[in-house]
Formats: sequence, C-alpha cells, structure tokens
Amino acid sequence: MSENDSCCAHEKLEREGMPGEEMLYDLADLFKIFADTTRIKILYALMEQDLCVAHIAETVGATQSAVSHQLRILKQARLVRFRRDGKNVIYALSDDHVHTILAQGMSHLCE
Amino acid sequence: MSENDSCCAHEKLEREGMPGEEMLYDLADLFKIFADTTRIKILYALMEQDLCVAHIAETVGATQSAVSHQLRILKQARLVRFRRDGKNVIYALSDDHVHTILAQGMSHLCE
DNA sequence: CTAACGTATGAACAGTTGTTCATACGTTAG
DNA sequence: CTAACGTATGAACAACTGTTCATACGTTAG
Repeated sequence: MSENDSCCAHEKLEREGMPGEEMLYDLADLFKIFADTTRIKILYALMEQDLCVAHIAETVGATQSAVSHQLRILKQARLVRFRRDGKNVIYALSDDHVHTILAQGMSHLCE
Repeated sequence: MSENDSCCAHEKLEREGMPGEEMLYDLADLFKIFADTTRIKILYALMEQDLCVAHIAETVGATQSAVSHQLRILKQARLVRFRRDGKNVIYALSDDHVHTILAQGMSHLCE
C-alpha cells in the first residue's frame, strides 16, 4: 500500500510512531467538530446543496441562533465556506474531506 | 417564501441524503471518541503494537487510572479488544477503521 | 431616511467530559 | 492461606460544550 501523500506527518508516523503534541491537539479538535449531531446534520445538508442559514435551520430542526453558532465553528475549521446573496448568506462545503470522514465513520458503525 | 432562491429545494433533504436520528447520534458518539488527545495517543500507540495498560500509560504520559478509564470507552466502542496475560491485560486495535479515520483527519489538517 | 428581514454575537445556563484520588477486584508468587 | 502486583471503578471536581435569550449588525425595499 503506497500512500503518496504530501502530508509530512505520515512519514514521521511511520518512523516514530506518533505525531507531535501540537498535531494531536489539532487532530482532536477536528474530530470534536464531527462529534455533535447538529453539526453533522448541517454537513449532510450541505452535501446535497448550498443553503442559506434559515434553510439550514429548517432542515436540521434547530433555531437560527444555534445554527449560526455552529456555522461559526465549521467556518473556523475551514469545513464550510460562505458567500453573501443580498440579505442571505449561503453556506457550502469547502472540500470533500467532510464526505470521506463521515463515510468512514458510517462504515465503522455498520460493520 | 414563495421566491425562487438558489436554495429553495431544501424540502428534499428531509427525505433523502440524511441518515436517521438514531444513526446520527451513533455517528456523533463515534467521533467523540476521536476527539480527545489521550484516546488518540492510545490508538496511535496500539497501531505500533499490542500493549498492556501500564505500558500504554507510560507511552502516552497519563496515569494508569486515566488510561483505564479511556480504555473502557474505547472498548465499548469496539475500537480496541483485550486479552488477559497473567496479571496483565493486553490491549489491541480491533479493526483498521481506526487507521483510516485518523489518516483522513490528518489529511484534512495538512491540505 | 426608516422599517423589515436575515444573520451574527455575547452572556447565562444546564449538561457533559476527563482527570485525580481512593479503593476494590483479579491474578500469581511464596 | 496472604502479600504484592496490575487493573478497574466510583465519587468528586474543574473545565468545557451547546443551547437559549436578548440584542446588535448588515442589507434591501419602500
């Protein structure tokens, strides 16, 4: 299995066994984001199509405020991006790692 | 509300695309497990080789009690398995989803 | 301009989480 | 048997997290 990733930590991992402290904290922080049902719902919703905040709130069954707070977290983690459209703000997934990570989680659950 | 926005077909999402409530909670619970540095360290350590509790504690730099508590959580999620060896209890990874999920997380961090 | 709408944000709150400490359990040596 | 060792567990504690509420911000219609 030849993983030709540009990620420098992979080589280090194979040599030393464990990433550095800082990297481990970043990794834990990333998984924290997927550890909440509201955020997962938002991500699944955005996998279908780009959505404004009000429609996200409606789709996931949460208040506008709660969704806005969570979108802030997803933004900071660069998992979603956004653009203004008049009074609305449209959110979208920023890359396809979201899909891959969620799919792997599902795969474990269904084994 | 009757306007034709670029995000007006959100009603479809409630029918397809999104897993059920129960599955979403299980998925969030799974990612919660990866959302802690102590547990991540334990998993990385076990990727190298099977280890008893005392050696895990030494490797990850945590107390025996803290490690034992976390191993309980990893056990319940079926991410690790264990066997007795005299007075020791040897822990090991139970499947390779652990490696895949951690690698995907790393991949996102290094993009 | 002002009003209405969509969105963002801060504070307060309840619920959860991970660690420490003390102690109990299980196994083996003597 | 008892003592010593490795491991597990419960309670208490501090730190963190997600929601709600109130309110402020930014944009557009009139």
